[in-house]
Amino acid sequence: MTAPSIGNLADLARIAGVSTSTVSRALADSPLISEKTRTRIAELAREHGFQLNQVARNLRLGRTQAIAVVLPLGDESAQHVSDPFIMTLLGFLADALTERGYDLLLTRIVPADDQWLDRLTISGRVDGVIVIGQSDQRAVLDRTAARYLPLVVWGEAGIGQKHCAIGTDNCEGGRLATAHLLGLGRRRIAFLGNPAAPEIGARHAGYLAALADAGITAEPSLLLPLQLGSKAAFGLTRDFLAAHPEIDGIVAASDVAAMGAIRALSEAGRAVPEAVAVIGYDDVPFAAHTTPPLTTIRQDLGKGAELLVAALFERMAGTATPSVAFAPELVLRASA
Amino acid sequence: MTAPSIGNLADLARIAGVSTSTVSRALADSPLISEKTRTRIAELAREHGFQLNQVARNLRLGRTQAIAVVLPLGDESAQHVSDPFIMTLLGFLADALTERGYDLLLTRIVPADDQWLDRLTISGRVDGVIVIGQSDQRAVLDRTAARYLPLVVWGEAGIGQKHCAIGTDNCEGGRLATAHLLGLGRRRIAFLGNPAAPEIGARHAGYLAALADAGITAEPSLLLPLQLGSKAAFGLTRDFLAAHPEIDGIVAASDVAAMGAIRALSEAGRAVPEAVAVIGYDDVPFAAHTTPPLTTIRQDLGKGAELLVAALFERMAGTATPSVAFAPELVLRASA
DNA sequence: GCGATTTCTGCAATCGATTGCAAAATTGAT
DNA sequence: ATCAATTTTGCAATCGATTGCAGAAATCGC
Repeated sequence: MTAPSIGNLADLARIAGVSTSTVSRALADSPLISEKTRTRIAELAREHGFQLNQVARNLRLGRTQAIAVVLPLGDESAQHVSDPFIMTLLGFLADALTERGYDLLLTRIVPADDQWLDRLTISGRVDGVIVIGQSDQRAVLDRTAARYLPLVVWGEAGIGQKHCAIGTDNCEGGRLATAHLLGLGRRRIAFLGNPAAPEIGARHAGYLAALADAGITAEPSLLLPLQLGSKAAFGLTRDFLAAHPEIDGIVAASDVAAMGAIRALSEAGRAVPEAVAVIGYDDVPFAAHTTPPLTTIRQDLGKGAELLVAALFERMAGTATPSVAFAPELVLRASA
Repeated sequence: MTAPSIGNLADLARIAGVSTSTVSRALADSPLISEKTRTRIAELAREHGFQLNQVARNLRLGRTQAIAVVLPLGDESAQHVSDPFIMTLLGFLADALTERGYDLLLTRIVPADDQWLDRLTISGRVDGVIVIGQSDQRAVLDRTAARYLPLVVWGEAGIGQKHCAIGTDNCEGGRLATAHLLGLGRRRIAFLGNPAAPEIGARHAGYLAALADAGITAEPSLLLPLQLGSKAAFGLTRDFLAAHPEIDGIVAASDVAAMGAIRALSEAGRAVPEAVAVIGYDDVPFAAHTTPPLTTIRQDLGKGAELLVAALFERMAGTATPSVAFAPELVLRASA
């Protein structure tokens, strides 16, 4: 039978026959402790499987060594969505934070009032906050950002916006997608997605800009304000496409929406990309595996996560960081 | 200009002109505090936007109010995988834990040694641990489970296993999938997935059992031990299918694998499901949107998350819980 | 062998909360 | 007004660590 397991620093100190200060310093490799006692204590710690209590340690050090990652479930999307795009970003964030020795506190929030972010920031549970997606909470984000520095947001950097938003240039992405279809000779190009969301709005603006550049007047009826992730999405898409047989190109605001469109077209017997070219957005992991593989606009989430975390740490160190929008990238596959 | 913001309980006590004990009790709605002071203090707290420091509170109360959710990235899958299946489960877990007032600490681990789980359990950062997927870490899980009660695992309940595993009955799932294809008249059925992983192994066992029941001798060459999430997966699948033109049915160990197979078949000009019926596994969110929509074996992750969390809380309360395997379900769509 | 340095160790305060116990204030009865 | 019973409040210890400062032990010179 092994020795009774050691619960705290004091226990270990008792066993070692020294004070807690000495143990603490020994474990922290303080030069104040002689080589001899240091190794002896390290040995004892290993032997008894002792580890410092991180909570107590962090309390004393006035930090938490944890970052909150918030998924605000705005509006109607109160159902349990699990957008592969968001989840991929989350994975990268987990890696980036772990690498720096921080824990990641995952928080899903249905913003019932406008206090949710304040509650989180002053609860003392985390050293910083990363919000994924602005949803319809820009006002809350702006207000909190004015008071709480270590806050960064994945999303669109709007004008007059007070919080630090990091994301891809969605307007450029929308332009890129649309220009690609135009280059393919398509002229009656639909847009699938709800421009009311900031990111989607920017993509739609890019879509309009590209059309204008090509001298084409945008046809308002070719906009389907699709709620991402909604159950009704596929039905709406099918009906929309049936009502608009003239469409020869589709700019979808997400890969999921593009996938639905491809399926609807396929069921209606219209070939992709021959009859209708479809371009997605995000380049989620499965985009390469659809039939046909999805041409799409790629957002480099590895880079995005790295930028988010880098900005957050700068802010935790006290310096405000600007918003950044980096360029998305056209990924050519087979759907357009 | 508003009053300087209140940092801690003592500050608030000073402002209120009472002791910290009184403030603490007032905020906790203790009956020891008169109605008058209670409301006065509550009012002050709101006014100054004061909130208790949760870290300090939990330290005193000897808990953390946080649960670790671990994604062990076993073997070669050290790349940044983001299996939609795992991510969906994660979302449900986040909801279930939040509902009970617990934080979710997300931890990705590449098991370099066999101490990773011990380090986590004795770090004092969490009150319990949920491990998603056994990967190749069964020994570690068993060892830790013997010492640390509040540990539950999403995965396959193997015989002689010491830890509490909760998951669907993978053998039954594999049987279901295979029996469905057999019912469709298919006879040369391939299995896509690596049986070395516990869950996949069980699905493969079910596949073999179904074939045996139908009086068919399983053909070892019809097994493609595909590494899930690997980059090479698609190429391997294509080559495999090209080498086996006799195949008329595919049981895939995941929806992602099924999707790859459908694409490979489609590129080879073989119709799904007419020439080759394909059935997936998991019923991830996009499974309904592939072309054709995926027939698959559904694992009810909402239920799974609920079971995991329920078992974990029982264990945190001190009672050991048994492993459970609940039934998966055949979802009929168009691919088989 | 003795005092002056240098090296090592320990006491006690601290982080921000909670809580048992005792003291103070209030209330009520006489 | 006095005293007992009751209600309210505060002191101080505690959770498990870290760290400034002071005191003990070891080392050194002569």
